[in-house]
This record gives sequence, C-alpha cells and structure tokens, in this order.
Amino acid sequence: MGVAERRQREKEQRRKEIVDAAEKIIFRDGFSKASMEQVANEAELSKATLYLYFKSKEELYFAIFLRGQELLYKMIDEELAKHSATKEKLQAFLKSLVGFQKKHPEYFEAFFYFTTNRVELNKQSEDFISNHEQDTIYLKKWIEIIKKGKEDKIIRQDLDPIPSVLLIWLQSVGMLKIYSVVKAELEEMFGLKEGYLLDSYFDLVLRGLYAK
Amino acid sequence: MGVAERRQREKEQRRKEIVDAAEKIIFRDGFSKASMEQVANEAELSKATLYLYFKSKEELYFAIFLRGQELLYKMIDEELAKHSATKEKLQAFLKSLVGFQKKHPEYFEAFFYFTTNRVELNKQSEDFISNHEQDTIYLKKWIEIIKKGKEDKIIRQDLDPIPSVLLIWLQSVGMLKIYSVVKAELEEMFGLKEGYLLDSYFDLVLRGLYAK
DNA sequence: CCACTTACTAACCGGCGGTCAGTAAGTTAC
DNA sequence: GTAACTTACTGACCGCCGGTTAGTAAGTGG
Repeated sequence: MGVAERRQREKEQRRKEIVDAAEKIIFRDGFSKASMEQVANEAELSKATLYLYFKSKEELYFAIFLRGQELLYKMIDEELAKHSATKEKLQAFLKSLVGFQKKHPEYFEAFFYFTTNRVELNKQSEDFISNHEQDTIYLKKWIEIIKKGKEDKIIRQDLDPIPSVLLIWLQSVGMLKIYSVVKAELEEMFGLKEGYLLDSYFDLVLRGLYAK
Repeated sequence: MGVAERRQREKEQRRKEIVDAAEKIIFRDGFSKASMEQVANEAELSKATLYLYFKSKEELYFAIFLRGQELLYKMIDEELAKHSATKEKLQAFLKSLVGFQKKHPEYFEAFFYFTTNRVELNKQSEDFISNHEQDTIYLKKWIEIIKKGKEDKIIRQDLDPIPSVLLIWLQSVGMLKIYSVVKAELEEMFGLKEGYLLDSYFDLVLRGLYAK
C-alpha cells in the first residue's frame, strides 16, 4: 500500500513549503515583524493550516534555525577538512563562523535568537533532541582538538580544554552579533577599515590560547 | 512665580514613578511579556497617560536602560579607582561587568537589549545624545589605559589599542549574555563548577593582551 | 468669574497569535 | 456504487496588546 507513504511524502513536502515561505517572509521582515498571516499567504494556505504543521510561530522559526545550523556545521566541517594543524583548525573555525554570518546573516540571526532565548519549545520533540545531541558531539570534537593541541605543545599547558572551547564559542557568537549591530557606528567613530576589527579578533583570541 | 517650577518638579516625579512602575513589571515579566496596561495599573494611571510621558513602550524601556547604564558605569569607576596598575584595571573592568550582571541581571538585560537592537528611538532626544557622548568618553578612556599599558610594556607592543578595547567590550558583553542563558545546561553537561568558566574567561582574554 | 492650560482618561482602533467548528475531497470496506 | 470514515484545510472568531483620540475636570491667571 503506497497510499500512506505518498501521504507522508506530501505532508513533508507541505511542511517544507511552509518553512520556505516563512523564510522568505521572516528573512525580509525579521521574526517579530513578520506575521503568520503573511507567511500563510506566501505559502498559499490559510493561517490555521500553519498551526497543523507547527505549534507556534516560534516553532516555525525553530525549523528555520535548524536549516541554518546544519549549514553552519557543514561550512565549518568543510573548512576544517582542509587543515590538520591545530592552529589552522582554530583559524578555520573562526573564519567559518564569520563567513556564515556574512553569507547568511538571517540564518545567523535565527541562530543567535535560539542561543539567547531558551524558549518553551517542545523539548521532547525529535528535532530538539537531535539538535541537542549534535551540539554535544560538536563541542566534544572541539575539546579533542584542543587536547591534541596541548599534547603538541601548541596550546598553553595550563589551559583547561573544556572552558576554553566553550568560551571561544560563546564570545565569538556574542561578539559577532553585537558587532553586526554597531559595526557602522564604530567604524565611523574610530575610522576602522572594513574587516580590521575581525582580523584583530582572530589575533587576540588565538593569542590567548597559544603557548609561547 | 514658583508654580511653573512646582509643576516641573511634579512632572519629573510622575515620570520617575512611571519608570519605577515599569521597572517592577518589566523586571518581573520581561520586556516583551510585560504590557503597558500592567505598567499603568502599577503606576495607578491610565495607559494613555503613559504615552504623555513616553512615546512608546520601547522608549519607556530605554529610560530603564539609562538607569542601568549609569549604575554600570558607576560600578566600573568605583572598582577602577581602587587600582592604578594596567593589569589590575583591566581585571577590575571585567570584574565590574560580571558583578553588574550578577547583581542587576534585569538591568544587564536592558543593556544587552539596546546594544543588540538599534531601535527607532528619537535620536535627537537629549537622553539619547548624552548617552552616546558618555559611551564615547568611556571608550576613549579605556583606549588611553591600553596605550599606557603599552608604554609600560605590560600590553603587547603589536596591539592596536582601539580594536582591542572595542573587542574586549563586545566579546565580554556578548559572552556574558549567552552564558547567562546556557549556564545551567553547560555546567550540568560538563560538570563545571560555579564561576569556573568566568575565571577561565578572565585568564583567556587577558592573556591575549599581555606582553611576555 | 471667565478664558485658558494642564493632567489625565474612557473608549476605541487595527493587527496579531492562536483556536475551533465545519467542509470538501479522498480513502476504505462492503 | 455508496456509506462510513479520515485527512487536509479554512473562514470566522477570540483575547490581547500597543497606540490614538475625543473629551473631562481640576487648576491657573487675569
């Protein structure tokens, strides 16, 4: 019986179409200004139908966030695959994160939204759990990289890998977000050249890690 | 004629009362969940009256933000006055910022809100301009501290003071915000002790700055 | 005592996230 | 073929919220 399977496929297709529509509207207007009515129009459905696929506006945005996160992880992994030295790996990480924000500012926005808003999402949902697992795997992978760097005497011997990895993550994401907002003001105020601040950031953060 | 003066005083008093009420409600429920109706009730006024004193909900929140920022700057200055060495000054800065978030998490929240949301506030308003000037003064003060640190060979000679100061600011604020959200999860996941991550942060960021 | 200002508000508006009763097309069983 | 049932969808509605408007009542100044 292929009917159930076809139905399933069609349902997933609809879901995808809704997320596509939501991306278009939310990326254009921002999450809070975008309305479910607009998304529904874009998807050529009624607003009520959206709620058959997503519990709330926020969960719909979460689906967009997941797309973005997958993209980010892919970008990091691709860049990472090019390098084997610890220093280069760390640089690749920072470069990917910056590149992600530059290439996909709206996905970065969604990413930032869900890291700074612990929202009442369905924490039992498949998506949420698999997402959380993926995060954990990622962090542990980076902890291993730092550990290896320590063994190779590249990284300071007195550093604890766990907080180091967490901190680089937290401070980079936070800095990039704020920078994106105040960029123009700062560059005008202090006559900074495009990209100069980020180059300085790379230098500053890596210097805190490296031995010697 | 003391009438006009009395009226002026009373008006300022009302304004203060409204901000007090708004603080109470917004600190309890958060900015987005708090409603102007609730604030009005708390202030024992009608909602319409609030709009005679503030143009929008956001401008009312901005008044709260200003209180918080003043407090933050005061905290930093007090801590700073205790020290003269560059290293200690930098540590005092980080310590004050962390202390501010810990002591006044709601003010920190407001502070973060207005650094990551460039909102349509009245940019000609007295408050906004004086705030912007104060920020500039503050940044320049820190740039001077770093310059002096370079002269004293405490700070790396190859560092440009301007981006260094900006970056410490951006990354610290951003990190603290994200950390406050994910703190519990991280500590549970990696068995981190309370405060350990922040100690590591101090170490990491200062190591990036110091010579030797 | 009257003209005018000040401080305030009840009632309203448009828009939004979210819900619900109902419908129409498709599916299954006989 | 048709009756019973499921699936996918929607129009109309609800409550709430930020913000506005027309109007009132107390106080001021001449």
